[in-house]
Amino acid sequence: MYRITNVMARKKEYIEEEVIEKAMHLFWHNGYEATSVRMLEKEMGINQFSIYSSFGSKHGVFQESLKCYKQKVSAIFNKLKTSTRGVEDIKEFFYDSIRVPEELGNQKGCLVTNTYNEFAEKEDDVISKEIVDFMEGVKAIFIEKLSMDSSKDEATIRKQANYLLLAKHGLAAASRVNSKEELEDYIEMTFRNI
Amino acid sequence: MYRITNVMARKKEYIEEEVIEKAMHLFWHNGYEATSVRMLEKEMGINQFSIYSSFGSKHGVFQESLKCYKQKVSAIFNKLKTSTRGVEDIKEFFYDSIRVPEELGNQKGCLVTNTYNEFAEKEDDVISKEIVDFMEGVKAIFIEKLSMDSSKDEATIRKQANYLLLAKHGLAAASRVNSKEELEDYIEMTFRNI
DNA sequence: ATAGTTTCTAAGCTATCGCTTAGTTTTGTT
DNA sequence: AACAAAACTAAGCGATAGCTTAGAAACTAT
Repeated sequence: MYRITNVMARKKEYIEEEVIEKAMHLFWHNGYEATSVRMLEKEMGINQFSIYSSFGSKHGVFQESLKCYKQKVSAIFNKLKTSTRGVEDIKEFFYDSIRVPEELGNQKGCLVTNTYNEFAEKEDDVISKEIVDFMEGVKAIFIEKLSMDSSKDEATIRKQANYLLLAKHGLAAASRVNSKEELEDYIEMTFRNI
Repeated sequence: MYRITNVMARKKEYIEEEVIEKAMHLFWHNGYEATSVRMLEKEMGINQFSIYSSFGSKHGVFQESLKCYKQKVSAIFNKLKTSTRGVEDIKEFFYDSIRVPEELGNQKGCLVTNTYNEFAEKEDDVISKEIVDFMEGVKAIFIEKLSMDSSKDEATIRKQANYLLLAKHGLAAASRVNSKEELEDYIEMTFRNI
């Protein structure tokens, strides 16, 4: 991913997009720190040399994994952005958030939220800042949706957006352990006063 | 903490309760994995040998730290248990939850919740199970409080208790980064539909 | 003062961490 | 067939992880 070959030589025996997807699932399952380069080696099916020549560092593999994850879940974000029903879109987004990870075959919640939880404790971390920005983006969409109801004043919108963002965060954490029914109950309760 | 001395010899130059409190703050600040025994050594002000002879292992230090933490926050749990105003007690408990850590001089949320988040990814973990039990205990108290309102049916109580437990979880996570005002808004929003 | 017991300091143990390097194999060009 | 460039394998790098050990220091009982 770092250089473009212009001279013909031995060919790569793996496809970077494919091995990154495997890495993504491993990071998703174990978290960043608990995933060693040796584990990545096994899971991705390639040698450490190949990992480092393709992605530069463990951090690099993780960032590509995050990109991969974001791409996988981009559909539900596009749906959220393009729909125009207001609050109902956000609620649908919550339901999508517990459905899609299940379809991807991973019961470990949301990789972005998990990563945020893992890195939030460390100061000055690049990944943490990136994710905070990402979440601010989600909050901005929530505000936009809430603003479609003209009866709401600015202060209410701000409070509700904040509330929903934290609720989404809680939902992602909960989806690692709670049953689907409990998660659905939680979503219904969350939107009862919006 | 493991053995009782019955023969007189050289005296310990530290008090276990005191050094554990320092360890607790370090774990609280950095999380379990990111806290090394060398860091504990510095923070606790005692040698590694002393750490291991007093607490057996890093895990042992952490478990004692958790006990220490629980004792520090026991006041707000006792308040929650002994009050009899129903839902209002739970709300007060939420407010206490963001106030007490602040008073303890640590802005890193709730140690129990942080630990839960850190260990939830690993399977078969003793600490994780212990905390799940702890949270079930909290949920039981919520149910008790909610049941004081006789107009609520059992299904509603169950849903609301579940909702509040997840909301509490989200609040603890949020208190590491959000402002006090945002947290207060979140609490108010959470209890608007109970 | 000596013996016996415990705690102290400081060095070192093995295992694993992220990462690199040496040397072989595969490829396309000439 | 010879060569250059890139990717492969596998060994090994220094640093750090949790934990242990050897021996000096401090204490009480006799």
